[in-house]
Amino acid sequence: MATSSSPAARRGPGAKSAERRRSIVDAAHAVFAERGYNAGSFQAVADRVGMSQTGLLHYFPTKSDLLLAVLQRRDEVSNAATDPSAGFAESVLLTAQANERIPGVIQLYAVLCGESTTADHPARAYFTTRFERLRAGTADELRALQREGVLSRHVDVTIAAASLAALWDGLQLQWLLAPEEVDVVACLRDYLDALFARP
Amino acid sequence: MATSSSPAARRGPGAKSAERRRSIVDAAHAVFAERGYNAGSFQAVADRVGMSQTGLLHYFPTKSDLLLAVLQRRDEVSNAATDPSAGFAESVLLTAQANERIPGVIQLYAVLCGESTTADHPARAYFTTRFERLRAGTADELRALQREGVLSRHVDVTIAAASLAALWDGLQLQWLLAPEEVDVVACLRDYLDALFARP
DNA sequence: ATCTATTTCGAGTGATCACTCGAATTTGAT
DNA sequence: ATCAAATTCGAGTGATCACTCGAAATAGAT
Repeated sequence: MATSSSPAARRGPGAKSAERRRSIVDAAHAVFAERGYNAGSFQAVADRVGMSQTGLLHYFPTKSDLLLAVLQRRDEVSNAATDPSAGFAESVLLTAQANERIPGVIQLYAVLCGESTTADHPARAYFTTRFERLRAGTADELRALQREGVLSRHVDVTIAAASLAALWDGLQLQWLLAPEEVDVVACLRDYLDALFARP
Repeated sequence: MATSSSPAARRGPGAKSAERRRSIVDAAHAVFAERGYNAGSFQAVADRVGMSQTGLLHYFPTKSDLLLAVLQRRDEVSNAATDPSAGFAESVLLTAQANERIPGVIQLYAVLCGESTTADHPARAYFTTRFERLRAGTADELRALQREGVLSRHVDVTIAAASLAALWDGLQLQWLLAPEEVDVVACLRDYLDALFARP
């Protein structure tokens, strides 16, 4: 079926396309993190990649396309970085700790998350479904821990799931504005310890 | 010293200035909440007020001035709305409940808060000091409750203060994206109840 | 070597941006 | 009525925006 040697290259060149796209997405990630979506421009991304603005448009015909590609890659990277051997609370704290080394990722998340609540923002659907899945997934994990007897049955897992996500995001936001004064991991550990210590 | 009858009117007319400024700030509040600072334009504010764009510039010579006026008024309003007779946890929950009736205020806060983490944003200093004061003020109140014996001495009030602010903001963000699925007050109550129930 | 699809870009397009300038109008104290 | 200050705006200014168009360069399969 596939006469070409490369995986996704269907016809002519197309081989460098994948690399190019990746480097563009990386540059766009940085630009959107620094400036946000509205204030971030094609020109700024093009300058960073080292190509013309119109060259970009060959790969991503609209600005919205470029943003969605950035968000999609963000998911792929963060999914790949998850350690499946760690327990629930443990993996939350490990991820939070790892995030402090890549402030650009947190920055992008915080900016776009706020922007996405505005009218007609291309990332609104992304964040809406992201939060939905995050809450549902966390609630499922907490229910499993209740079945194991690790977490009290009196805990409302729906409330705890929303609260944990909210706490995490809010702490990262405060941390971006005052990294010396806010300890994200300590606050999350405090919350989780108290949660699992409930009667 | 003051020959004029009105309070702050120093010379000629100047009386309608105060009203005008207020209506402009109100319009700007709505525009910045809907679109954010970067995407919100003088023209949009002018249209809402019903005057020319250049007319606005007489009152607020730069866009940054307009934004800071909006934030300043936000503080005045919210400070005036605080009920001093309520206890700590009670007043948090009352405020959160009241906020659900004015989503525009929450929306403005969420958008600008995220935007403010970007480079050279005019609201960055505002949010940085706001969080500092909020954390310090909450920590003080919690310490007082520890002295009264209402709150366990084992609670780290610095962590609890940052966590409460973070939780609150994060919940409001999720609520903006899914008002039917996230109950801000219930989550805050759950956190506060657990906090005061700690041994 | 040929040919075709891919990649790249220069040169615009109209729109909108924050902001300037200078003048007209309005206003209120005198 | 007079006059100066306050208010309003029309007409720009240059910059930047996302995006179009058409053509040149490039590269890979044959």
